[in-house]
Amino acid sequence: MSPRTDKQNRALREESQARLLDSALRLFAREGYERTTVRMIAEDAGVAQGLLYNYFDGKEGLLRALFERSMRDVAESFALAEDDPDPRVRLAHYIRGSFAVLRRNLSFWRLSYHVRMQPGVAEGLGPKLAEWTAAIRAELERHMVAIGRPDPAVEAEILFALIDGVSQHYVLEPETYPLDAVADRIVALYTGE
Amino acid sequence: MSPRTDKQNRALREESQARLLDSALRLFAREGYERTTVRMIAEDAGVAQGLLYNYFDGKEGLLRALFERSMRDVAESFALAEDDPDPRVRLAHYIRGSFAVLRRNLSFWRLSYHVRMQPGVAEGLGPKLAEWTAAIRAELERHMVAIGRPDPAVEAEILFALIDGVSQHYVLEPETYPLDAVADRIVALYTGE
Amino acid sequence: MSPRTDKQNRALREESQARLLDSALRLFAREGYERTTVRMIAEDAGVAQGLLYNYFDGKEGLLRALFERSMRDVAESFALAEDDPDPRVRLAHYIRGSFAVLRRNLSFWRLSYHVRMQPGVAEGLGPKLAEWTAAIRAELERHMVAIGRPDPAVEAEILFALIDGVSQHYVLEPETYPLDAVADRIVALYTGE
Amino acid sequence: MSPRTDKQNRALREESQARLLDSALRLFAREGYERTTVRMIAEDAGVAQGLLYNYFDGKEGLLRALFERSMRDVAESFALAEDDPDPRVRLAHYIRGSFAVLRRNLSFWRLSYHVRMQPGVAEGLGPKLAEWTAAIRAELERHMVAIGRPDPAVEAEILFALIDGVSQHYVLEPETYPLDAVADRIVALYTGE
DNA sequence: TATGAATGAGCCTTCATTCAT
DNA sequence: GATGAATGAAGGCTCATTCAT
Repeated sequence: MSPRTDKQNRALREESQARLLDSALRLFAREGYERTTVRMIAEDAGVAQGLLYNYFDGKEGLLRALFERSMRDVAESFALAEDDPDPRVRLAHYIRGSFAVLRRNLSFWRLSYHVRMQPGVAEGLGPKLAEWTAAIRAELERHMVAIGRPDPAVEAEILFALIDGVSQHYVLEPETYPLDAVADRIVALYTGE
Repeated sequence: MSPRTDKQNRALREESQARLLDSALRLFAREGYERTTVRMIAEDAGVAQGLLYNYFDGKEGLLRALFERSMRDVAESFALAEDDPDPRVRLAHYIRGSFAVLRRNLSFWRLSYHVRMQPGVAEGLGPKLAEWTAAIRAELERHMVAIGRPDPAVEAEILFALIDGVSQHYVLEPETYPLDAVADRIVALYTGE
Repeated sequence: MSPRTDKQNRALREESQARLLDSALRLFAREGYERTTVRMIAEDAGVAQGLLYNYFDGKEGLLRALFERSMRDVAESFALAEDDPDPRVRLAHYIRGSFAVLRRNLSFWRLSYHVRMQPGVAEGLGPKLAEWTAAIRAELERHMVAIGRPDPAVEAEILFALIDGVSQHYVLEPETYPLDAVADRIVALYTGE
Repeated sequence: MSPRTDKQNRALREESQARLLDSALRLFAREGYERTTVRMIAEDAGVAQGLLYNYFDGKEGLLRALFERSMRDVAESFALAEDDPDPRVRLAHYIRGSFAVLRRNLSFWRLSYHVRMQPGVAEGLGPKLAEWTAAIRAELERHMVAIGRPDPAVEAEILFALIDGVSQHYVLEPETYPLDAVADRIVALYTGE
C-alpha cells in the first residue's frame, strides 16, 4: 500500500551494493579484471545484470568503488598502529602490520597487484594508486630516518621492494608461502638481531 | 611467380615470425595482453592478420612463443656469468647480472610481471613460469648456503622477494627509479660492508 | 495515514497525470519519442517511474493519451472559428486559425510531425492520424468548392500541402521563420489580391 | 596460393558495401532509423553483423554514408536540367524535376523526412541537411526573381513549402497520392495559366 | 607463402516494465 | 495513490579466428 520506507530502501541498496562489490572483488582477483564479465559478477551476486548500473558507473566504476572501499579498510587497519616510543618497535609494528593487512585482504591485494601491472586499467583508477605508493615510500623513509640508517631514501626503496616482493609472492601462493618465517626474519633484519 | 628456393622461403618465414614476435612483445608489454588486438600486432609488424595463424597457435600461442624465445635469451645472458672462486663474488655477479638482464629486456620483464598477475593467461603458459621461479629459488638457496647464511631457505625467499620487488618497481618507472644505487646497496648487504 | 477523501484522490490523480503528460509532450517533442526514456519523463514530472504505469499503458500508451488530449485541444481551438457568410473570409479564418493553433501548440505539432514520419510509432496510434488528415482534406475541399475553384480535390491537396509544408518549416525553425509574412501571402493567394 | 588480386578485393568490398547501403536504406526508410537494428541490416544484406564495422563508422556512420551517396545521386539528377532561355520553362523543369527525383528515390526521401524530424539523429548528420535546405531556398528565390515575382523571399518560402508538403504527402502514400495532377497544377500556377 | 574479407560469439550497456511495500 | 529497487531482453559493437584466393 504505502511505499517502502527510506530505511528499507537504504537497506536494500546497501545489500545489493555490498553483494556486487564482494562478488566483483572475488572474481576480479581470481579471474582478472578483463576476463571477468559483468554477467559473471551479477550472477555471482545473485542479482540481475542491469542492477550494477544503478549503483556503479559500469564495470570500471565498480572497480573504482572497490578500490575506494578496500583502501578505506586498509587505512583503518593501519590507523590502529600503536605509538611506541622506540622507533625500532614502531617499524616492527609497521612491517608486521603490513603482512597482517595482506592476509586479511588477500583478494584485494591480489587484485591490486593485478591492476598495477595492467596498463590501461591502472590509468582508469586515476592518480589513486600513484599517490598511495608515494605515501608508502614517504612513510618508510621516515622510519629509516628514525632508526638512524644512512641513505634513508635508498634504504626505504629496499624495504619497500622487500615488503612488496614478499607480499606478491605470498599472494601468488598463499597456501605454501612461509610468510611468518619471512616476516620474522625481515623484522630481525631491521630491529637488530 | 617463379618458385622460391627453400632457403628463400625459410628466410621469409623467419623474417615474418621475428617481426610478429617483436611487435607482440612491444605491444603486450605496453598495452597489456588483453588489450592488445591481433590486428594491432599484425599492423605493427607490417603483415596481414591471417599470417599470424600460419606460424603461431593464435594469440595465446604467440604469447607462448614469446616467452620461449625470451626465456632462451635470458638464460643465455646468465650463462655468461663468470665462475669466480669466491661465493660472495659469485652472488654479487648474480645480483648485478639480474638487474643487467632486466635493463636489457625491459619489455619482456614488464610483460612477464603483467602475465604473472593475470590468472587465466599465466595458466595458458603452462608450467613454464612455475619451473622458472622454482629454479631461481633453488639457485638463490645455493648461494645462501655457499655464503654460509643460517636458514638459507628463508634467506633465499627474502633475496628473491627483494630482487623481484626492485625489478618490478623499476619496470613500473624505469625513467626515475634509482636502480644502480639500490643494486649497490643490495650487493653490499650480501657481500659484507 | 488518514484516509483521503475521494475528491482528494481524484485531484491527486489528475495532477499526476497532467504532470506526466506535460513532461512527456515537452520531452518527446524536444528529444524525439525513441530517445526519450521513461526515466526522463518521470524525473521531469517529479514522480516515480512506476507511477506512469498506473495511469497509462506504458510509454506508447502515454503517447496515445498525449495525442488524444492534444487533438481535443486543437479541435476546441478550431471550434471557435466564426461563421462568416463570405466563404473567402471563412477560408481566410481557417488558414490563419491553422497557423495560430500551430503557434500555440508548437510542441505538439513538432511531436506530431515527428511521429508521422516514424513508421512503427505512427501505427501504434491506430487510425487516429489517418482520420484526422482525411478530415482536413475533406474540409479543405469544401472550402475549395465554396470559393468556386475548379478541380477542388486537387486544389485541396495543394492548399493542404502548402499549410503542412509551412507548418513544418516553422516547427523546425520557429525563431527565424517568417510565419506571418508567409501566412499573409497565402491568404492573399486564396482570397484574391 | 597467391592472395586475391587488388581488383578482386575491391570488387568484394564494393559489393558488400553496396549491399549494406541498400539494405540500410530500405530498412531505415521502412522501419525508422531507431527501430532498425544492425542485425536486421546485416541479415537483409546477407552478411555478418561485424562486416558493417569494416566499412562504416557504426550505425550512424552507415546513415551518413547513405546520405552522402543519395545526395550525390540527387545532385546528379538535377545537374541534367536543361538550360532553357525562358525562366518560366526553367522553373517548370525544376518543379517537375523535383517530383521526378522524388519518385526515383522514394526510400531516400522517406528516410530524409524521417531524419529531419528526429532531433538527435539529424544532428548526427552534421550541417549537411541545413546546407541543403539553404541551397534549395536560394535556388527557389533566384527563380522567383527571374520570373519577376514581387517579394521573392516570401514567394520562395511558399513554393518551397508547397513542394516539400506535396513530397511528404506523396511519400506517406505513394500508392494513392495524385502526384501528377498536383504537379501539373503547381506548374500551371507558376508558369501562368 | 601471404592476404584481407568475412564470420559470429560474446561483450558492456540501456531501458521499458514489474512488484513488494 | 505512490515509490523506486529490481529485472532481463535486446541493442550496438569488438575482435580472435577462418578461408578463398
